[in-house]
Amino acid sequence: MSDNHFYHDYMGTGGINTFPFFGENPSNCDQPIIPNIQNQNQHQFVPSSYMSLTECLHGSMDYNTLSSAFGMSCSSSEVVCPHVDHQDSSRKSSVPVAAETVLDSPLGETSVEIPPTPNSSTSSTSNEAGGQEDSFKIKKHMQKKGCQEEGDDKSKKECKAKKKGEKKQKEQRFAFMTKSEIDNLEDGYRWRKYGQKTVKNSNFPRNYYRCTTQKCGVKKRVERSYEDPSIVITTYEGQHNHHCPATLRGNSSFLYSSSHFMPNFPPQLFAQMLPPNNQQNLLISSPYNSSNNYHQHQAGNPEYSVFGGGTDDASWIHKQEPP
DNA sequence: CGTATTTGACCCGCGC
DNA sequence: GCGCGGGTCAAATACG
Repeated sequence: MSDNHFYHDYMGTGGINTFPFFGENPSNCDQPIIPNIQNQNQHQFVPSSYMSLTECLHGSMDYNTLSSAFGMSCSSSEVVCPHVDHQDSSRKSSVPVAAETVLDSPLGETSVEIPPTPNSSTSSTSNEAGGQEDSFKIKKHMQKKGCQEEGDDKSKKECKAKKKGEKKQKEQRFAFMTKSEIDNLEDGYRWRKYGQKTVKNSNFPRNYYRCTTQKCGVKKRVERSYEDPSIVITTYEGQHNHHCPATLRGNSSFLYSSSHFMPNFPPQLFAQMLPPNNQQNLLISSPYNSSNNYHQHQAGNPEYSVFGGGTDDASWIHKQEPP
């Protein structure tokens, strides 16, 4: 096992798959450390102490805190770490090699669907979940019936316009790449596959999953990078409105799901958890506005430029500028 | 038998 | 308007 990489230890059978971000040693997984945010000003990040991820995720910090602390706005940002040496590729493992996020403005866009609540995932309310579900149902209904209930052409046009407005509303999304032989990374939540599509210019299909918990509209896409088949690209969309089933089952093993926090998880913070030598590889791209852009990214869109490059833990954040 | 997966069909947005 | 590609549905199928 490399000294320089986090790892994802897929146990053979019956084990709980740990999520890859939190430490070299499984015994340390109970207390994954991420930098506490203190002494920062608007443009600087100074990791002055460490807190457990548990603290971070469960109330002591929320998205706003994090985002402001990291100098993030609610507008999109995207952080990509395209390459990490994986020295021990013989074992089944995954290494987080990238953090990419879509944090669409929760306030500025048409809000037919529930706007992403930029708080911690645990603060999501049932109302929010219900709204999300309702929205989903409405959308589905409209899709199936083609708004025929509206009757005349005028109503249809209005309906179409509404749908158009709906479409612009996007869930929070968080994508990251993980070096793994396993496509569907175990993250503690239960997912039901609801679709699979071939991806243009890729030999690997894209799989679509939905959280099996009722009224939880979180979705995720899983695909392999066509450029590097060893890399799995996972995209989470939405926020869970329930606890992680695995943690509720009282597993002693550490299991922090990506989806448990990723939807609210600033990429900078994610990346901060990477070893400094990996942070040097971080790239930043233009805002991630649509899935199309995402694929442009995969295609190696040259607009991505080197971002950061310092060797200290915070330098890359310190240097953050919109591309 | 209940649940999960597969997969072809369908809808929609977007670019031309 | 048309074609393409992404995303989703839902019936059929597989599985435990």
